[in-house]
Amino acid sequence: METGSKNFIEQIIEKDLAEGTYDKICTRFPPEPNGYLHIGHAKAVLLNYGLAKKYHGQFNMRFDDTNPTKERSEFVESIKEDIRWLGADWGDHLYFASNYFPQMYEAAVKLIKKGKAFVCDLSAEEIREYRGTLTEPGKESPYRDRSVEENLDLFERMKNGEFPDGSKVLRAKIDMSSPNINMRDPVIYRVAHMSHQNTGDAWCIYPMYDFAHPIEDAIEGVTHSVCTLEFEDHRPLYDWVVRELEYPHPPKQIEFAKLYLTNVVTGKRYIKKLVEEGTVDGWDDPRLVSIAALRRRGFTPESIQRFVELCGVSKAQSSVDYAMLEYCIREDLKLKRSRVMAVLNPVKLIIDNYPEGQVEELTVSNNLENESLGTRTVPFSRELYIEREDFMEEPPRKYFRMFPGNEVRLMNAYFVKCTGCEKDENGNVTVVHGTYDPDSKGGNSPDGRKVKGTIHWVSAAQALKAECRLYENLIDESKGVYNEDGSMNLNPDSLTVLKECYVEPSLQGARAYDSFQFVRNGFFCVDSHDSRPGSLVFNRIVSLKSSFKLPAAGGSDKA
RNA sequence: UGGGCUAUCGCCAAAUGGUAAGGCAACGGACUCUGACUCCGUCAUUUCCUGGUUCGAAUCCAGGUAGCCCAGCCA
Repeated sequence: METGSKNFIEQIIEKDLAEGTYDKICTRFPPEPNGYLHIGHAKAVLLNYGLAKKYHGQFNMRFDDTNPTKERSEFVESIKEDIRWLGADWGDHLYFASNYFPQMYEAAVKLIKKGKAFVCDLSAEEIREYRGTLTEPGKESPYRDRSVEENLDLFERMKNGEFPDGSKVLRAKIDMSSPNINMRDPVIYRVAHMSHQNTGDAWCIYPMYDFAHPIEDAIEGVTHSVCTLEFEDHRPLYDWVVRELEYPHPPKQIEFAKLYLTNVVTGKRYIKKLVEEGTVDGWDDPRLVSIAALRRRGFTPESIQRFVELCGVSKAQSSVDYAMLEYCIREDLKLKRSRVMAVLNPVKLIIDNYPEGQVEELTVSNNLENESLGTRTVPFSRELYIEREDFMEEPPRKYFRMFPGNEVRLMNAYFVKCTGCEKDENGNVTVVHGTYDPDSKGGNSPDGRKVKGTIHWVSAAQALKAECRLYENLIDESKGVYNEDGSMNLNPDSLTVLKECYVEPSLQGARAYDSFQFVRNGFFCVDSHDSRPGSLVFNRIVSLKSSFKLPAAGGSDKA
């Protein structure tokens, strides 16, 4: 099921390998530990890891922790966990950009000595003013022509903590009139008297991304530095740093389009907002698409790997249909997990001719399409719960579930003929009645007669009471995810529907992340957060497709 | 109206001058111990537009149009 064709990055790599530009490739995933990973990161991780694996190269895990104001060690741990779970294996290659601070400092000194960097005393506001605009060139800093000696002295004193935050920066000396704003003497080192999650108080100056990143790649021997499209404009600067520092085997930066998904909130910033405002319960709220949320929801690593593979890689900004993700998890689970019966919206069914007090243990297949999953037993008795929608007193055309006079199959059990129902004073059905055919045990009648409908059920006395969370979409699909002002179109009806339901007793003791296919109700995963004794809470992973639609009320019953 | 990038079916995405893959979705039909699954079938005479080069253009050229990114001492 491979796509067969090669994406543009693979083509670049194959060319580099063929021409001997590199003997062996090395890729990396370089997150900043400032939040949790989401589905978009999964694409970057899996892409980089996949490339290294495919071309027998090396994959590095590297934390790009050059800005202590935003980073926390808590995130380092969660990111490692998520990446491991996704299946990307970095082996011994776990790195921290902050461990290269000494080399980066030396690199900066080298630039100063070459006359390619200078210490600038302009304030942040002044630097912005001097930078010019998108359409007008900038002008040079008055500190641009300081001598090498003075720059060396000042930079060392910056390192030694002699200057307060914001008072001085080190800038690359490139071109203030460049049409590419990144080349207008970019800041490469700033002063920040702050404790770093990895290096503690060892440093009070920290390198900027544009300076640090190419150095990190070069030090580690990364060959193909794959990143997202917004860094395209930074590539000339990346190349400048690598060239001026005279690295022997310069890495190359390659950009690809980020993964966007329809109708969900991607983007760390927005997820963070939802979490902080309490719109969702936390970073792993199953309505989000963070890796932790998907895991808690019941998505498997395999399904996400497959999804990323199906999405492909290109430079065209795009938004993948959420249905594709659903397809991937359905596809992954349908043969791997048991198909069990659970009634989400119960109504009682009494089989009047079944002996009172009798309980039969029926042996049923866990998954008819996968014998290796074995069998289990399910109790059957006189009083059952069936799905409320599986009974209609006055059925529309082509409805072949329960209605008075109709015979259906109780899945894996018996044929049952519906004889009627009881209703309360409001006309709501309270009990459905039927009679069974004792000869049809197992679900087939020896006389060969067929039934059109099969429905699922659980035995009322033995069934386990459970809770099912059916997640509503957080986003109002009709309006798109974001507005121009940066606000989100939250679905006003968005809520987690928590349903009391009944499931087979075989699910007793199911553990967190166990997942099941509930016949006709979709795929569910045992929630990892609810540990009340005896409680069983399921999160819906994804629904099944259902093509039977009740005819619209008001009747299109002509013909 | 500076620079960079992108444009192929409703959504992703191949095609590298030789006559538009594939997947998702959708829609038919068959099958079915659920109407799911599975299976079979349909779904771009045309690649943002307009010209040009060529025996031949999604691919090359010229000119438009639209979308995304950039003016952090963030990454």
